[in-house]
Parts: sequence; structure tokens; C-alpha cells
Amino acid sequence: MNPQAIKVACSNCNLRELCMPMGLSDHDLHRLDDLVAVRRRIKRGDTLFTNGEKFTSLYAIRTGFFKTCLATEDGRDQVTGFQMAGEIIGLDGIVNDQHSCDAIALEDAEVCVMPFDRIEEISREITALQHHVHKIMSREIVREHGVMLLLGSMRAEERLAAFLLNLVQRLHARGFSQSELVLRMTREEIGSYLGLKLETVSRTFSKFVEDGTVEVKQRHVRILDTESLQRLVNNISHCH
Amino acid sequence: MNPQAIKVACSNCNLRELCMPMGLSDHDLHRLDDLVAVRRRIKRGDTLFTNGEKFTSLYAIRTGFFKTCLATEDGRDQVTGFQMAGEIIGLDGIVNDQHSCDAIALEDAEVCVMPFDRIEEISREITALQHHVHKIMSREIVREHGVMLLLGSMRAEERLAAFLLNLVQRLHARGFSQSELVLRMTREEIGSYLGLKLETVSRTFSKFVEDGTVEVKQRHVRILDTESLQRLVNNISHCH
DNA sequence: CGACACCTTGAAGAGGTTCAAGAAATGTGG
DNA sequence: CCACATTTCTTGAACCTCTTCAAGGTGTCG
Repeated sequence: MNPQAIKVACSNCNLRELCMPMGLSDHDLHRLDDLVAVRRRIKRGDTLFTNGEKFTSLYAIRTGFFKTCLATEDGRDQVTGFQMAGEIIGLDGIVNDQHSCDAIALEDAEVCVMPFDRIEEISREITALQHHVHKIMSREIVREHGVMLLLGSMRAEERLAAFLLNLVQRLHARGFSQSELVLRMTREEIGSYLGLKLETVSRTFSKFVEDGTVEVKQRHVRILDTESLQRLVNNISHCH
Repeated sequence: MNPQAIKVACSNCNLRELCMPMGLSDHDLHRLDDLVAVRRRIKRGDTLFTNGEKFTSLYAIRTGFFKTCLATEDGRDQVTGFQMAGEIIGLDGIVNDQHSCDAIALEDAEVCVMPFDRIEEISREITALQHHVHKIMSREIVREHGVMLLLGSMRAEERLAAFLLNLVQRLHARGFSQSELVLRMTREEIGSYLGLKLETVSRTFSKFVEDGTVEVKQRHVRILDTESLQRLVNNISHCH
């Protein structure tokens, strides 16, 4: 058992509204505290779980930032997502009782460990939790549909614009700026997620800077013209 | 209510092992019969559900073949999957209580309509069903990871090879040939799924034919050299 | 049998990749 | 706290894959 494990409660967690169902009675709320076995700290660069590892739990991210990636033996590598505080990670492991991707912390992080058999158990009692779990999985499916659209039909500029808007929107929902963000991942990781090479990501950033759409200083990005990015994503130029 | 609706039972359905949990008691098995409200027939070209439509049910495909696709207002279009008998469709609708893509029958089809509130209700009683639903959703998430890998890191030949192998494998699991298949979709639909233009799909088929890897007569495909396709997917040429 | 949808193939062009070199930032150990 | 190694990022030039545009062929269905 992890020595850094800490026993905690969801019922007074400030991220509750992000990862837990709303509108529960006090009784149900305290029942939810049994969901989280422990918390776990993960250092930057370390893995929360890896491909092939036995699946036991879902993880609610309390602090920090993760990437999930698929690395095949033949050298292909695909970042399948970036996850931040309040998001649930580990859903890939349910189907085969083992994880099918790696989850790597891009900065020091802390997660709530929720044993899946306990989730299923409490779900049978609290229908709001049951439905919430279903929604979380459905949301991930829909998110991935969006990524497929991006990878299947967008050009480099459109992909990066969609990526930036998505990131800043999620950060904004967590109380951060609507226009400024610090990237926690490298150009190469962005490229892997977007199906581009790191050079293309870099060049596209430079193009946005030339156009006056964003300011970029390394990983610090300030969006100057959100609408312009939105137009790219919405494919305005191609309209008839 | 659909006039073609038919009241039916899962307990003696020959597709049960594909869409239902295994190893249930007789009692539980008959409880599952309540899952399916009705069956519904969909003609080739018709939609099972469309983007924006209220979500009520999941659908188990009994016969026929579907595509799901995302069509945005700005003219982008992405096929997100092809579904065949025994597969479950409609999971995208759970998160927002409305569907976020279109499901279109590529041949005359019949589906079992399973109202989702009933699924949740029975899931609370039969833990095997509960777990099964979770697995189905997780499987879809993992499948989409694979598509992201394909779209993000494979070249045209590799994509088409992966596509053919996946199709033939799923058909084989349903008792069809390991080497022969009839495509139910157009080159354009294949292209949309694979992030390629229809001309590229056509050219890549022609290349496979030249190489003696497959025989193609319109939509009839015979795989002559499975290993060759497998090598493409496994990226053997790029190995160090 | 004719209209229509679907498929194939060629030639030219665009977008992204690859390879390479150098600059900037970051981390490490003394 | 500084020097050095390492990682990360940027930019240029040549190349390659896939796309676009175009034309003709094939198959299908009323």
C-alpha cells in the first residue's frame, strides 16, 4: 500500500461538483465517502497506471495534469487525451480487467482512488451515482467522436485551434483565465494527440503569432482573438 | 409507436451471447426479457436515430449493418463507426439525454429497442448485467482509442489494411469467412471513417490488388494474404 | 434502356513530413 | 550560483503522401 495514501471524504471536497452527481441527500452524500479508498500522489513523469496492468479502480484527479497514451510494440505512439482536475481516468480498463493505455502525470498530481467494485456496489443503491457513471462513460465516448472528427477531417491549423479552444474552455470552467494558459505538455505530445509532427505544431503556433491570433512564449499561450480560432474550427472559409 | 414493433424475448435469442452477459440463472435470464421493449425494422438508408434526437434507448442490432456519423453544420462529416449484428448502438446519447450523431442503416436492419431507464433499473438487480453494460461502454472507449491511433499515426495503406482486418475478424466471429467479405459501405464512407478521400481508398485497393494481397470486385473483397496486411498494420517495414 | 450513383485512374498541386542546424529553456551536479 | 548537459523549440529546404480536379467506366434500379 502506498505510504502517501490518505483517507479522505468526497462530501466536503471542493471538486465534488465536477466528479460527483448533484442533488444528493445528506445520507447518500456520506455514502459516497466510501467510494474513495485512498488518495495517491504521482510525481511528474510517473505513471498512474500502464498498459497491461490489472484494472482495479477509477481515478478522480484532484490536482495535476495527465496524458493517456497508447504505445504499440512497433513504435507507434498516440496520445489519446489530456486530463485535468475533476476528470475521471481509467475507464479503458473495465472491459478486459486490465488497462489498455498508459496514464502519465505531466505535473505532480494527486488522485482519489475509487475501487471499481465499490463503485458498482454503491451504484446499485444510489441511482444518481449509477446514472452519473453512465454519463461519464458516455461523455468520454462523445469526446472521442470529436477527436475522430478532428483527426479525420481537419487541417493542421484547424486542429491546433480546436485544441487550444478546448483546453482554455476546460480551464475556464475551473476558474482559470479564458484567454491565458500554460501548456503542460510538449509540442511533441500536442502533435501526437493531433496527428501532427512536432515541427508542424511549432510552425502552426508561429503562424498564429504572425496572424496576431495568439501570443506564445514557450508554453505560455495567450489567446488574443478567440473568434478567429473559432472561425477556423467552424470552417467558415470553406462555406458556400 | 412503430407499427412494425414486435414483442420478443432475449432468453432464446441466438445473438444473446453477443449482446448479453453470460452465465445467468434461469430466473435472471427471464428478467432480461423485460429489457427489450420492442423490435424495430429500419430500411436501408433510413436513420435509427439522428443528432439532436431525444435519447431514450440503446439498440441491439439483430440483423443488418449501420454506420454512425457526425455531421457538423459547416459541412464536415465523419463516420465514427460501422456496426453489425450483436453490437450495441446509441451510447453517445446518455450524457446529454440526446443523441450526438446519426445512425444510418447501410442495409435493411432489425434492432432490439432497450429503454435505457429499464436497463438501469434491471442493472441494479442483476449485477452481471450492470457489469456487462459497463464493459460495453468501456469496449467502445477502447475501440475509439484504436481509431485515434489509426487516424493519428497510420498511412493510407496501413489504415485500409487495419480496416479490412478488423471487419473480417468481426464477421468471422459471427460465422462468416475469414477471407471473404462484402462491403456494405461506399468508398466514400470508408474514406470518411479512415480520414481519407474516396479516391485514395480506391487507389489503395488497386495497390493491394497489384500486390496480390486482395481481390476486389466492387464491394466483394477476398483477402489473399492476411499476413501481408497484418505486417502493414504492425509497421514491420519501419522496424529498426 | 436510360438515369443515377458509384468506382477507377491520371495529372497537377497542396499540406505536412523529414532531415538538419541552431537557439532557447530547463535541469543537474559541483 | 554557475557551468554544462539535456531537453525542448524554432526555422529552412527538399521531399513525399494524399488531395483535388477531371474524365471515363461500371453497375444498379426504376
